[in-house]
Amino acid sequence: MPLSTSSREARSADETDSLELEAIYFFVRLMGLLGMPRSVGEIYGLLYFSPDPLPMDAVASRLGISMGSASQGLKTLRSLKAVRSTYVPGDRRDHWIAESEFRRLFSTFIRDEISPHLDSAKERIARMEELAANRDGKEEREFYELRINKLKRLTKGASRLLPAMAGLLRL
Amino acid sequence: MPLSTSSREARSADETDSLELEAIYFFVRLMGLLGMPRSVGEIYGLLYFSPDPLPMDAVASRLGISMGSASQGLKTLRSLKAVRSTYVPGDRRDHWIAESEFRRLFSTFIRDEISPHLDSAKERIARMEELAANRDGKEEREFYELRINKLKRLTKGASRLLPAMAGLLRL
DNA sequence: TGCAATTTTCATTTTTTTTTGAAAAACATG
DNA sequence: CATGTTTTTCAAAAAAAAATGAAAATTGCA
Repeated sequence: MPLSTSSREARSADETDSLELEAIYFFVRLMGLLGMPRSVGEIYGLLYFSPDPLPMDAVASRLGISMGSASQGLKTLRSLKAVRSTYVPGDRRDHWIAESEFRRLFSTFIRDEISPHLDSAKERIARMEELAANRDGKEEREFYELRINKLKRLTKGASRLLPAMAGLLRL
Repeated sequence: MPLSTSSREARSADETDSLELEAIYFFVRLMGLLGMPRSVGEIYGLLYFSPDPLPMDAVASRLGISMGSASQGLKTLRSLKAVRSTYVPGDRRDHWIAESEFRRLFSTFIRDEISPHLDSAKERIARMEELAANRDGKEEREFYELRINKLKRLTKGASRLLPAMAGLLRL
C-alpha cells in the first residue's frame, strides 16, 4: 500500500491518502465504465491529481504496480491522448501529465473505440438485408425486414448521437 | 455448433445459419459494448430474430450453451426489461420474446447501470472537495479545486447527456 | 397431495483478462 | 562508443469473469 506510507507534507498522511485515494478510485470507476483495466484508471487518476508531472517509476511505486503495468497503462493512455510527456530539465526520464480536457479525450475514445464498431455493425446489417431478401416465406421475410429496419434506425441514431456526445461535453 | 444443423425449411441450411449468425453476432458485439457477457448477447440476438417465442431449453440448445447459462442470461435480460415471457397454450414452459423497443431498453440500462455510478461519483466529488479545502498550501489547494471543478462539470454534463441519449434514440 | 417437468442456484471448472517480472531494446550522457 | 539508466516487450503467473452441471427449489397439473 505505497500510497499510505508517504507523509512528506505538513498535513497528516491520512488526509493525503484520502484525497488521492478518492480521486484515483473515481477514475478507476470511470475508466472501468469505458472498459479499461484498473491499472489504467489508477494511473490516469494519479496523474490527473498530481500538481507535478510524474516519471513512470514514481507512478509505479506510488500505485504499487509493476513497471510493466505502468508502461502498458501509459501506452494505452497515450494512444487515447489522455496523457502526454513533458521534458524536465536535468532528468533523463519522461515525465507524465494527464490531459484534463475531457472533451478531447472522449472524442478520441469515440473515434478509436466506438466508431469502428458502428461501421462494422452497418456492414453486418447490409449483409443481413441481403440474406433476409432471399427468404422464401413472405410472412417470415417481412418479420426479418421489420427487425432489420429497427437495427438500421438504431445505428442511424447512434451515428447522430456520438458527435452530439462529444459536443455536449463542452466543459 | 447447434445452429448449423437445422435445415427444416425449404432453403439451404447455410442461409439460415448466415442470417441467424450475423444477427446473433450483431448483438454479441452490442451487448459487449455495454459490458454484458457473450451469452447474454447471444440469447438476446436469437430471440430478437426469432419469429416465435422460444422456451429456455430451445435457447440453450440452439446456442449450444448450458441451461445454467441460459437461465442466468435470461435473468439478466429480464432485469433489463430486454426480454419478457409469454404464455403458450398447452405448454408448461415459459416462452421468451425479445423486447424490440431499444429506447425503453436503453433507458432501463441507463437507470440501472449508469445512474448509480453517476450518483456515487457525485458523492465522491463532494468528499474530495472537503478534503481539498483542508489542504494547507494555497497554490496546491487551488490546483485541486480546479481539477475537482472539471470533474463536477463532467458529471453535470453526463447528467444532462443521459436523458438526451434515451430521447434521441426515438426509434 | 404427489409427481414429473421446468427453472434456479451455486460450487466448481474453464476461459479470458490483467499483471508481473525478467530479458531485450532503446536511449542519453560522459 | 561504452556504460548505466530508462523503457518496452512478452511469456508466464495471477486474478477476474463467465460457463457448466448437478442438486435443490419451484411449478403446474392429474
